[in-house]
Amino acid sequence: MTIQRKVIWNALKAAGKTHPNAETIYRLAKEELPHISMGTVYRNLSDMSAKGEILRIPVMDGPDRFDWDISRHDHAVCRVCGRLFDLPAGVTYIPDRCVPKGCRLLDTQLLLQCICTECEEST
Amino acid sequence: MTIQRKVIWNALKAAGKTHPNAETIYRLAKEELPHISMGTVYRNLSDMSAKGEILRIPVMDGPDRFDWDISRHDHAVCRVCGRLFDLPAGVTYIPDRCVPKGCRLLDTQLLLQCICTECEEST
DNA sequence: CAAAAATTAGGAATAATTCCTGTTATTATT
DNA sequence: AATAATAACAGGAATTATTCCTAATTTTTG
Repeated sequence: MTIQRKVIWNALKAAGKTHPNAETIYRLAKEELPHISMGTVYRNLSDMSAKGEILRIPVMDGPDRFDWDISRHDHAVCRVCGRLFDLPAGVTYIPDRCVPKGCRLLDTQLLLQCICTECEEST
Repeated sequence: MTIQRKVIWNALKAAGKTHPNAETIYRLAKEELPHISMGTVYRNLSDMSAKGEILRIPVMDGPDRFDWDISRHDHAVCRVCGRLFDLPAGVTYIPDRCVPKGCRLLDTQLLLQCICTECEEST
């Protein structure tokens, strides 16, 4: 593993539960490695998510978000502030009969659309 | 409703279950209205999906997809060919206790990642 | 039918992401 | 350890996806 990938991973992990986008991870990684480039960040994030080492979460109206936590869980996104919240595991259960015939199921991703408490209150 | 919106809607509906992206809808709409512009297509699709008249489905590695069918159902996307398949309703059931406290739930969207029969066979 | 409001075409602008190239670092091989 | 082969990098250009802007046109309303 290269130093850059390690730094990117650490940045993602350091972001905790904020589910940062590539831009944010880039800024964090840059603090450690001022010469790191956006291309490197995207390439590594893409590689890692392709390998299942991290989660990549596409959301409406914004850039993809990332999560270091690959344990089985889903997310809710606030349509107002855009923050992503973790849901507990086991929200979804996919009965076999629901998977299109012959399809090999690789992964499931559920994204709830919600308005979070803070945003609800500030209206 | 403007003629453009009607044409866009018809194009989406004509695309059937193919879950076209904005580009494809644009091409279809253009056959009816050669002067229609991409901006108009995006604006109308965005408006309609904001109003809940159509579905907008963000997917990894590609542009958003649209669906005229707003009945409660979810989708599976093939990671190889990118096609989107409809799932029957009732795949997901979200227990209240899973929604982050205080959040107002607006919508749920589940996207299964799979490899479809055709792509599986052609390997 | 005229005034007001909304929507359009067309294209520029922005955002998100990938791709390219020459260089550097890492790994494998003698 | 030196060399060759492979992989990854920085930097920036290019591409893709989407939004935004403006003047012109269409639609709605009183």
